[in-house]
Amino acid sequence: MKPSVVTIEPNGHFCDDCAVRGAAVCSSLDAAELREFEHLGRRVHFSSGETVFSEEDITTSFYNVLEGVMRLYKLLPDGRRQIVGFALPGDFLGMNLSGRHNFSADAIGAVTVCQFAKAPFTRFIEDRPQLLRRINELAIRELSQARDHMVLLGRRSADEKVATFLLGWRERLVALKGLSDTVPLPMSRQDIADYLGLTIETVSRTFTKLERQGVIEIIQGGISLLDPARVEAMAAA
Amino acid sequence: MKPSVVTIEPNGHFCDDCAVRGAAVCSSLDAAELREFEHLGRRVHFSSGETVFSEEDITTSFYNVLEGVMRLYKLLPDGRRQIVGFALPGDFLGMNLSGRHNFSADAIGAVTVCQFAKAPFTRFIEDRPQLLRRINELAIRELSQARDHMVLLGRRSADEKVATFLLGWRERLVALKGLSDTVPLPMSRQDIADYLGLTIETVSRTFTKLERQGVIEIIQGGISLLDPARVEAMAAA
DNA sequence: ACAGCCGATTGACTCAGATCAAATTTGAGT
DNA sequence: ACTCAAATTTGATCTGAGTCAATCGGCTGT
Repeated sequence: MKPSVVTIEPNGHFCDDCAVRGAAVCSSLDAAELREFEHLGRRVHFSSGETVFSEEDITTSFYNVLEGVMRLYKLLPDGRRQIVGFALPGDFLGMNLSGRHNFSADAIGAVTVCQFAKAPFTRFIEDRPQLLRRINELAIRELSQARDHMVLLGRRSADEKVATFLLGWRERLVALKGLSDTVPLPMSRQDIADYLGLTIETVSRTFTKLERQGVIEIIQGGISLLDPARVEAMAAA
Repeated sequence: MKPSVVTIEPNGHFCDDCAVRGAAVCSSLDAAELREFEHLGRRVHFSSGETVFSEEDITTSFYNVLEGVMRLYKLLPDGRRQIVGFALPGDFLGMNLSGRHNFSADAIGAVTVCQFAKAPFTRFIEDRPQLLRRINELAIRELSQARDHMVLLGRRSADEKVATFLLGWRERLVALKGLSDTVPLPMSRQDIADYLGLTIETVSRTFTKLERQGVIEIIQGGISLLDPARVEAMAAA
């Protein structure tokens, strides 16, 4: 991991030119509210590998991902890691009841977030039920995804896990970049393994197996889905 | 599974004598609101094994568990099952964005729920941000639990899974019945296995192993924690 | 009390995925 | 272009948990 180089933009950012304005929590605010909201957040840049927050840290901020990809994970005392999700632009991070983060988050490649100090943000929500409702929607969506992932972790084979991951990841990218059979994988094999509850070797072997079967092609920084239908068949099982 | 015998109380239930009034969603309402809220819900009884709602069913109601235990689960097309959680009194079920339930729920032993028709409930929330906030809190708590469970499913050994389950289950019962080293397990071994991502045989063997080590005692309808510290050591690993 | 059933336990054996150990490829810095 | 370190792939072997197959035990209903 490189030395920490967090860049905070001097000032004067505008929600107007924010890529996720329509999708993120902000989508619940009208123009006037957005103007006020703007002063609460500040854009912060993180470079590859940097940690945005750690599990057990006291929560001082919430984060809205604007650009890039983050890995969200929990560690066991002996170092085993489970990635509980990947965050993409539009995702909102940091909500918890305990006052401490319940997972760690770090940047995979360059990341830009919109950071909100906890207290003023909480105050801002107080009399904006729309915003609260939006946050609640995001939590409910995450919960549904979390349950799907439990099924994957607890009941699927390695082949099914990998196939499901590829399709699910592609699906998430569709919303951001449009449909494509070329699927960029900015995360490492280790990240994928820790997300799927496998080892790096099993992930690698499964990829090569899929490639030999002519179902995918392993390309620079990702894979290409040669036969999406076959991958879907593998995932469904 | 027995023939369906759903009992709906004729009427006139009162939140006043509701065991979970202080803990559940209702805790966010003042006396006047509670009086109004009362008319939205009706108590419904389910007997052992009955299904309260199924995955993919259109969501017509939300449920507040009053008494008993429910298993919440998802099925793969080929019948593999993953239990995503057990619901206890105070838990609120049924929230989703898709308009369909994203898991199935059935009764383990006799269950009483407070059932709310979706539309009036949703309307009632509209201008009660307190209630929405409470629901959001419950969702965030569930999300945190879901992430913990992902770690268990993806990265823990069978022994660790079983030990963690016993402690976690006991912990949840503490809130309801007070601390005790006697842990009732109303769910079957198959349920435990499907919750932990194991087979019934592995769960059974792990129990007997723990018993032979003198760490637990397997008793009728549950276990007794003879050496909680050792179980904690096993769980932490 | 007894028969029959269903859930739980136990044992023998197998196998999917982990572990251990090299190559091989990639890529960042000089 | 060249070097070195890190990431990935590949191979050989091992093992924890699954599978298959009997029992065993505890209720239920007669």
